[in-house]
Amino acid sequence: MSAALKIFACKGYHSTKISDVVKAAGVSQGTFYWYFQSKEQLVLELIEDGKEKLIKVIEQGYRKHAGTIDDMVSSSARLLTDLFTFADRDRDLMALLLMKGQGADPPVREAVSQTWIAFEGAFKNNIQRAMELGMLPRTNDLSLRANILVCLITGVLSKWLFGPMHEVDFKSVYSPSEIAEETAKFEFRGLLG
Amino acid sequence: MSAALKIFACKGYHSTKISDVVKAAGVSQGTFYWYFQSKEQLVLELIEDGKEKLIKVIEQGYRKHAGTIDDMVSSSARLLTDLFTFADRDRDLMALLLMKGQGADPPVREAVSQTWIAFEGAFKNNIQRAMELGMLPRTNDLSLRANILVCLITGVLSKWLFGPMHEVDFKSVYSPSEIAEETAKFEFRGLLG
DNA sequence: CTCACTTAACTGACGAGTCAGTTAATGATA
DNA sequence: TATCATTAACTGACTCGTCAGTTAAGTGAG
Repeated sequence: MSAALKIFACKGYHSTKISDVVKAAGVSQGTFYWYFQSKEQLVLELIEDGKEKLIKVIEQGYRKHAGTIDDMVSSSARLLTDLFTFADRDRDLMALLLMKGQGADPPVREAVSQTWIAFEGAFKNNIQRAMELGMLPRTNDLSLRANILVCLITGVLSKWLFGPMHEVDFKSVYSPSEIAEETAKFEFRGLLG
Repeated sequence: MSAALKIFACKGYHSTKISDVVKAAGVSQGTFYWYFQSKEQLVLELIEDGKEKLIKVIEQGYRKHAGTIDDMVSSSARLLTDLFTFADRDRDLMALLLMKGQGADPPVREAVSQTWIAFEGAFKNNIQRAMELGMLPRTNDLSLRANILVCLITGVLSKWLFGPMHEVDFKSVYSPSEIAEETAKFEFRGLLG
């Protein structure tokens, strides 16, 4: 049921009419309101589901042992590959979280924000762990670092998934692992390579 | 006139009623339609204006001479400081471009996209110039690099301006130059510093 | 008098949410 | 095993508020 309802992803919150949704789902408007108490409720549930799936992907990248810098880059690339693969599979969800959540009403925006806050938290853990293992230089500004990193990743993610024009049906020329590789390299070494 | 009309920034395209706009501007609805042929027309003009101002800021950072790596980092920090200062001053515009443009109708989204494409173009020029001057390692993937860089910058910009919750009235703890400095460092050297 | 500009009341479309009713599955009763 | 009762699942025409956009009637400067 909720699968077909991701027209939200293509049209954005306000432009999605429940009449569209029920048509796509092949049910009537009354049925919709039997299952969901409101349009907002529906999208909130979609977001909550998505958040959990997303966080799971990142937490699997939690580092256990120390290693060389190259280890670190390549294990980060692996994590990002997982993330990008997931995002590519669930691009409707990502569209909702990365773009279309904006422009919705406050409770929806709040839910989207909470998702990214959780996302950032997961990365903060990973960075901290790497610092404890002596693999990254210590900084007193862990949050800012995690912040910038998350900005980088979500930024790359949006552009890779949806292109410069933010079309939901955009198809990038790069594969998940290519873009993950390049991003991981940038993550650790910046423009200077 | 168009100054007071940036309620768009706070409420997003669909949630902004012209009745609000005209109230804020102290005129009546008829007056509005004397000056603008539609709501869409208005926001398109706002975006077009903004785009020009934004591009100007970046083009001023166009590199003329070669220099050391530290030169490069600090001149990039200077450019970013300008950008962040501009964004801070014109945060309503930035809200529109970075967040609230989503959720609007296709022509509006198109205009927003065009703005970021132009933005990216300006950075691409800057990177290319730095490569020609031998200050950055050559890459056959200039576009991807510029892409990732722009993702980083717009990402940091949104979070810095609007916080994790995307509140338009968010006030960051970092000054424009602090955040610019940190971003520039990351830009060239990544997490490894 | 006219023309650039303003006003406030109006209209018409649209879309979220409702509701009076239909269907069908289960189950109790005799 | 035929009959009715109950209820969960579903229907789609309807309501009703909300806005984008219109219009007819001013106003006042030149």
